[in-house]
Amino acid sequence: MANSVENNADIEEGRLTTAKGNISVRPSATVLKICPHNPTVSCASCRLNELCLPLALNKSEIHKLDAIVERNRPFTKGDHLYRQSDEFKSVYAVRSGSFKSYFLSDSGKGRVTGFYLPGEIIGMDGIASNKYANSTSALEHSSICDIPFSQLEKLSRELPSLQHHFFAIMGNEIAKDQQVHTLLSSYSAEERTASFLLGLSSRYARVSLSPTRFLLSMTRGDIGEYLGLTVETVSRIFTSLQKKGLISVDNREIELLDIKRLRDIFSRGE
Amino acid sequence: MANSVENNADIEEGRLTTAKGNISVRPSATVLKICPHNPTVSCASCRLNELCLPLALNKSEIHKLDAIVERNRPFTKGDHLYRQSDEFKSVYAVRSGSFKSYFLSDSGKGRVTGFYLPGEIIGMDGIASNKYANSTSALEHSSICDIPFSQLEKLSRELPSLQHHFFAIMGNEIAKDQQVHTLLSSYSAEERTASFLLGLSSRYARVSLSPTRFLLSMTRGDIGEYLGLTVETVSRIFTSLQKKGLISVDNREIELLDIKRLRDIFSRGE
DNA sequence: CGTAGTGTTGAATTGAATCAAGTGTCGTGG
DNA sequence: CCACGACACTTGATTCAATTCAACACTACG
Repeated sequence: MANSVENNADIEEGRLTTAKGNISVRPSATVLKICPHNPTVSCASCRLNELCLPLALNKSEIHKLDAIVERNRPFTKGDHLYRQSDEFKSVYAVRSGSFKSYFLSDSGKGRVTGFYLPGEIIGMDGIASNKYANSTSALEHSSICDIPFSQLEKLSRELPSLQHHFFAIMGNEIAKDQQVHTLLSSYSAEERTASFLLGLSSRYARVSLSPTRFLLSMTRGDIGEYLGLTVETVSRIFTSLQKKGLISVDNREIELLDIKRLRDIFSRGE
Repeated sequence: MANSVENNADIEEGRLTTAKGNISVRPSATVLKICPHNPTVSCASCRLNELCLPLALNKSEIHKLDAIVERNRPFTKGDHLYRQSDEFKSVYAVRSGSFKSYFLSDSGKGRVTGFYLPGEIIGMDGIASNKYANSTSALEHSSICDIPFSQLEKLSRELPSLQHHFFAIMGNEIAKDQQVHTLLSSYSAEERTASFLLGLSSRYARVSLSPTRFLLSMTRGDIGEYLGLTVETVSRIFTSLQKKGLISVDNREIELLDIKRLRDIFSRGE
């Protein structure tokens, strides 16, 4: 594994030098004028369409997919997309903003199982048992596309490339989870943190945001729960990486100053 | 989570009940005489058929599935089913024995990502990238069914219940991986080990083997790699659980003497 | 029968957790 | 618009669970 654990796309050159938090302000090409929270955007005109489900579909196929997708009103920080044990009915594609999934035990202790950025699919853990296995909530002002699963299944039979692509999305989730398994089972706090940042970086790059400068929408606590570390440790690692000149942190704003050396840190665990 | 992390019995319950309408009740005794390594057993007569892919298929559908499944000669301990980066072409169903999947880093350090028992499906991590993300090898004398993926995809379009079931199998893998994520990120060595044993127990129960007395086909080292612990720690926990009277271990032979208290140990981490 | 791999046990070490005591930041309502 | 309270974050001192290092026993297989 030469790359970060979450790096499922090679880092592309980010067009935006600054992604100062407000993702919705994105001047440039015509399509981009459309506010990403806007619930009327169709799959065909969505700027994420080649990262998301429509990937590999032709125009008429996209139209069919469009017909089954429901676009809800935006979510604000803390709003739940669904809760643990809710009946499974849809998978969701993040259109803007970000979400976290977490598992809550009876005793009330929560553990974050994943973060989701634009173009990524949420809710596949519910397919098997017909209940969502965890809860997921918005980390900031966000919007999603609701894809009723039974309809997706039906359409998949009609459109081989949709079926294949959805299998691929699920397979990717499995492969990614296995890498996280490896990360948690044998990497140090610093290695995990470096990997986490590199993973975010390439996921931002994937949606044409800066891979080196971004806003963390999750708390240190969330990161800790995800990486199996405490808040204090995450905080300490951040300051230590900053002292070494690898990153620069100002509260939620983070800049990766030396990706190469961050990769080296991660590689030490291999 | 009232149960062990690997206890997918709960998860599958929903599916089983819904599916029960579709399948005829298993005749039982007669079928079991057939040697499980026997490569000529068809899906229809396989004693695992209601746990494995054919679940939820009717007779004529099973016949179609049968036609695409290839049954290879048995594997012996250490034989590889596939290796990391091999071209993805099939998923595999374990017919007998057991396998481990592991990720090998450039430096040669391996990390076990999963164990597979009869009736379970291997190789789904390769779907997305068309390459297997890890290697998997037999832990003992074992046999598998080779299910060429492109054929499975094609057949899935014809047989809605097969498509649904395969989505469910992948969804189950995702849900299970997330539980392992939780396990590794916040449970102690003892809690992880208890959960591991309980998970094996319910998986053995699923294939009608004793849930309280079984042989570990993997080494302490494998278990450690899987749980993010060292060999020494696993060994110590085993002896300590034995001293407390919760289990009885004799080398690879293990007996769970007090499942209830094992669950309690696991629950402490919740 | 010997050797490599597997498993156990003990003692010393250490990385991250815990405990504790702050400061900083944000959103709300007065 | 400011003040307040709740939450988020940082930093330091101490503790502890699990690793590491080390030595030895078991077993299984050619």
